[in-house]
Amino acid sequence: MEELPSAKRARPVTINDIAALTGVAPSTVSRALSKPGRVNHATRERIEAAARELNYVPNTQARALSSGRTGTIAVLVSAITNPFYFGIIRGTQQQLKAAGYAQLLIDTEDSGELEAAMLHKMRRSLDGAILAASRLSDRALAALATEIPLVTINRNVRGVQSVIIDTPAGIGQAVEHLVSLGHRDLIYVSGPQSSWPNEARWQALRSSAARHGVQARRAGPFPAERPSGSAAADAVVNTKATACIVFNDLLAIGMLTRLRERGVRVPGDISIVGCDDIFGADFCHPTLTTLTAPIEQAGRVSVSMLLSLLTDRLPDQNQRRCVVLPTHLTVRESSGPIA
Amino acid sequence: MEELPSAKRARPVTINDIAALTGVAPSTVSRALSKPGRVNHATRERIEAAARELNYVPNTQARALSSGRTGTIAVLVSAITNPFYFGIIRGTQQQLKAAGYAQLLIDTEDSGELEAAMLHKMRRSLDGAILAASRLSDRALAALATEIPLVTINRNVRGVQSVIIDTPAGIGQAVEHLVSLGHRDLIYVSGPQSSWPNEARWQALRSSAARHGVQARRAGPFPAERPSGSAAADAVVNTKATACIVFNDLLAIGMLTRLRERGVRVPGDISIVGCDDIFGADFCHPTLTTLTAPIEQAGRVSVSMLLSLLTDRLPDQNQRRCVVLPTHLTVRESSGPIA
DNA sequence: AATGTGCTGGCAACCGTTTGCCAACTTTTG
DNA sequence: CAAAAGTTGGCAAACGGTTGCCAGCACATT
Repeated sequence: MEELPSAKRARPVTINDIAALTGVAPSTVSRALSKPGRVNHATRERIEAAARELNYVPNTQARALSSGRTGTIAVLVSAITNPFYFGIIRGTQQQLKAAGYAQLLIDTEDSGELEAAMLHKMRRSLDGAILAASRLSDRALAALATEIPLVTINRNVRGVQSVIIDTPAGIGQAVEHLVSLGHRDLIYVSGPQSSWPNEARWQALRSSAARHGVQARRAGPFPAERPSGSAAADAVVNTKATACIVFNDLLAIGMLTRLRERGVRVPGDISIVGCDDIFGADFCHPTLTTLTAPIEQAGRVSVSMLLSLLTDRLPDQNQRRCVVLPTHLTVRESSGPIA
Repeated sequence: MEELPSAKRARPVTINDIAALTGVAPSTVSRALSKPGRVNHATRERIEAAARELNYVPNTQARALSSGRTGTIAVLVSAITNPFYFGIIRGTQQQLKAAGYAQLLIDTEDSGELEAAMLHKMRRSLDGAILAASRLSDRALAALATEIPLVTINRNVRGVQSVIIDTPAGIGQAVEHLVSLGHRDLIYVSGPQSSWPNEARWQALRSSAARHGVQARRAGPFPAERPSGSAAADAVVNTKATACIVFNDLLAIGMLTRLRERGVRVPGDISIVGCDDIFGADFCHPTLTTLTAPIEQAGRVSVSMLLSLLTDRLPDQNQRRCVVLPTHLTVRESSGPIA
């Protein structure tokens, strides 16, 4: 059995092996590999060569244990079922990988307790967390933000950095669109009450409707899931309204299915506008008029913010930052002139 | 400023603090918390009480460093864009959380090299990995499996545990369905060549078509993305075939869009059958006839297999295990009798 | 020539937990 | 009643890095 030098040791390569090979102290190896300027250029080259030769891979756990930095960011979503989060995850994934961080994906199952418990349990093994659609109270969030670097998405709390997708501003466009098509009676199909954007969207719709002198009513709340679309559709039909704006596309697509079953024509009998422009909004039947949100960008931006928070360490200056991303109305087939 | 005892120490609680409080050695605390039977019941109770009181959270890194177990499983997907993987991720997420493991999500961007590099780099910080749609060669996979516990999904390699979604078997049903509708000329719309299931599906289609005495041709390959559907649709139209089976639903949905643009009627002019039954297959227009795959279940099963591999440590007995999950044909609107 | 300064590298103490080994004590057994 | 076996708990050495502190050296300054 001839064994290559590299195969001889089943035990993984450590900085000590590199130190032994190059004749320097382990500490020097550590510095050469992680603090570029701290060692002589020549020795550093030698060490890097040796590391390459030995096929050295640093041990993340050990590094984390002594330095406190884990190189891991958690991304919490409230329900992986929802395609909206896929976009977020895609965005965070891209940025995190580019920055050399690992992404820990956590589903909080729409439960604030689970969210808090998870975060608390993992806070020592994370460098930071991104909360997409947190169900936590403002106080709980602010408290958590002192324990661990945090960025929230679609949730505005003092003292916590955040990325806000400005769907409420887009609602104005949607209302104008519907009003110009002749609609005078708008229904807001409400999502979960515990959702922060839900409330914001309703308020935006109400004030916008008032500005245009049209009626605004509210149906729901409904869970933000496709099956709930049936109940939502029935509720809306019952109001005799001619147009509705729906909390999100998932629910709106569910409604479309139900309305088709019932023989209600869209947009002939009723116009439907969704929010988010998720996967599927452009190929459902009819295709969905919706407020297109820069979902993936939101994920990317949240990571950038979090990382700069980690490196800059400017507790006060940065603490208030809040990035607002604009949305726009994408008109498709589900909205049309009043019959 | 009154401070509660727990708030007094900014430094996180360690087993030493618990040891000091209960008057035992740190090692005893460690054992009480992780090896239930190893300490006296009474002392264990005391220790657990103290741990609760101090709000102790074990340090994952330290535990991993000395024990070698990290409590983390990586899930590698080739493109998070693809809704198919959402199902997988959902399944793995559920099982992993239930078992107390953390899920590291990695997007390999369809690159075998990136996949191998990532896995190699992280192998020491992982307890195992689940490879959904690996782009690695059989040899590379087998080699990797000796470095780190592995379960593949939709990839059958000797020496590597796997979960196979048996779409090829379902293809038989799909062919029968189409043949019974009068189709005599079937096109297989091919996905990426590097994809293992792609080849398997084509072979299944071919042999099944032969059995029924109908023609089977092949178009492509095309990337498994929605935009590629345009090219695929055009290619299929050009063949004058009356029915096609498409590598996956994503591509099929892309084709639907294009065919509609071109005014080609589905299923009037051409019948389309997809594979997987992803999110959207039931509300696209027309709704998609497809081979429904137990995607989420595949994710769950793969985790179960991996975890049992970790605990049982039966290198030979288990090494060959391969779970096959059945699929079935779901007939919707996109397939119909020949004109 | 003496002092100051900047650059390198080594020493050794951590980081928080696990675990092999041993000692003391209790119980069972012959 | 002595020896064997089983419990229970402590000691101390890992695990693999990071980092504060110090020393040696070269060079520039006065």
